[in-house]
Amino acid sequence: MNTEARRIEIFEGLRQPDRSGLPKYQRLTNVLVDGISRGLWRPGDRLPAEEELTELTPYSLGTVQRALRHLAEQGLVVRQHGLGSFVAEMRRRLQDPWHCRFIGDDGVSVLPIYTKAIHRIEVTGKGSWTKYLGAGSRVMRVDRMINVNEEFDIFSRFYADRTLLARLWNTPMERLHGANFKELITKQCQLPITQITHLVRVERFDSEVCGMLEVPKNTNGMFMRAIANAGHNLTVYYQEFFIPPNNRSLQFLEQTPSSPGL
Amino acid sequence: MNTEARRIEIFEGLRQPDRSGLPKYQRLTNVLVDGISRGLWRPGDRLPAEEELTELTPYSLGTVQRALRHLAEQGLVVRQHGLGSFVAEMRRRLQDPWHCRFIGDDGVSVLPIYTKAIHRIEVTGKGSWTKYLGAGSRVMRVDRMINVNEEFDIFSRFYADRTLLARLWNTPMERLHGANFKELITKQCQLPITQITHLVRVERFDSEVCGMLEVPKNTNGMFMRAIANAGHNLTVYYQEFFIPPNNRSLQFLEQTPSSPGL
DNA sequence: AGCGATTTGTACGTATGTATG
DNA sequence: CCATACATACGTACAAATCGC
Repeated sequence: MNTEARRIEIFEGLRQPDRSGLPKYQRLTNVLVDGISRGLWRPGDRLPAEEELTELTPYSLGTVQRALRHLAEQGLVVRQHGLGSFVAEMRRRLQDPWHCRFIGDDGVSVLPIYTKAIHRIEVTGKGSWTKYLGAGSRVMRVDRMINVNEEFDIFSRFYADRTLLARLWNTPMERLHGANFKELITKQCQLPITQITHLVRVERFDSEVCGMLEVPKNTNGMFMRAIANAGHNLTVYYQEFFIPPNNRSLQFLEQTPSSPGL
Repeated sequence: MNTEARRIEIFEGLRQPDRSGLPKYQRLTNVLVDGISRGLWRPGDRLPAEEELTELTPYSLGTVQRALRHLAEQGLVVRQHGLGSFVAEMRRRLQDPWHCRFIGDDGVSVLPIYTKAIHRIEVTGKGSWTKYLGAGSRVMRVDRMINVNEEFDIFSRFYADRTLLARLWNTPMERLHGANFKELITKQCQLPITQITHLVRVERFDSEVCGMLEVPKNTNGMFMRAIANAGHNLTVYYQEFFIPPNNRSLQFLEQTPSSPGL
């Protein structure tokens, strides 16, 4: 079946009576996110016009507009007056490595990192990832070692939905060596990552982690978690970093969102 | 003039022809923010009902609702079905302190912080601040203790140009107690802070810091620096935080700016 | 430069649903 | 049950931006 037909088909569900109890603009929002994440519309593609959507769906213009506006506020869609609504490009204005931005002596440059994938498994049941990825989903975990500027190593656990990042699950392990996960994700996942949250604390590493990092047992180090979101609700991946003591500083950059009005 | 009369009066401007070119829902949003910031409605107060606002203003229900919804999304207003729209409590809309965002057990809420200014001096010569504030400027330093959720204390050194933040230099020390520096700076300094950089590392605290924090000598803790910029070049302030070991996580948020320019 | 077609942006007025007290 | 007040939704109208002819 061609893409155009599948695009039209995706709205059919909205004609069924509502089982979820969600408002209509939410249901439409979800359908559009679903279509984008399934690659029906790729970054840069134009979504159906508002008027068109009022025909494809049983919804009114106001409802359609609210859904689109909502997606635009979340950064998943870019709307252009007189032109149309487009799936946001994934070109990242987030800084270059998303995580592990260690700063060099000059206080400006970002130290290079080299990654090595160790192994990849499916995890089940509950765990630290459940909170972010949900309990019902099929979650994979990729363990990696990340070397920073040939100075020290970081141990990292990467969690994501196996189906959402199917290509990452299927890519041969050999090709994950040295691969930039950021690139893999942006290229192979349709969803633009619009928000990343980092959580940082000082923690005593357990023996497994200490073993991986080759540091003495009970070493205190930095424990960092990263949650990458597309829109406000969907978590694309969740990642843990175990950073041993070192004399480099991690950088976090926050820009005050230009508030329209107010 | 009593408050009620002033509350009604504040909407009068909306009847004048629009000079700003802003959409109506924005103008109403601005008027409400203005009223709140001037104390016409204090935290916890109920705003006029939607229907009431359609009478107080020349706007329709949809427009009024959009303004209120917008304010609710920003966290300035809390809307309760069947009850009314209320000005958010201070702690709630003191949205995310810029620094020291420690996350509560629920993984979402930001723990409250209480600050106490200890002393304020002018610093000369070179120091850790020079790199960011320049060598030639007259720099003040304000030392503070920051209590997080009554659980632990952070020691902080705040550096800024004495002339740029003249009011902060002149404000009596008593009034700095408990003051939110963010508010002081945004209100009293005309410069909008557009970017904040955080640098984080694990460090062994020196004896002075350990003394302030009342932790054993040579304690390893988190050392955080924050650089607040207006525009790209100008540093408004530079701040150091000494965070003792604790079991809370610090949050850093990075958002891809919603691209209007494309 | 102008004009029409397309498309988003704002706004109105109305109707109905639903939570609260 | 009722009044109040927010929440959703509809259909319509017009304004404003963009593009192609």
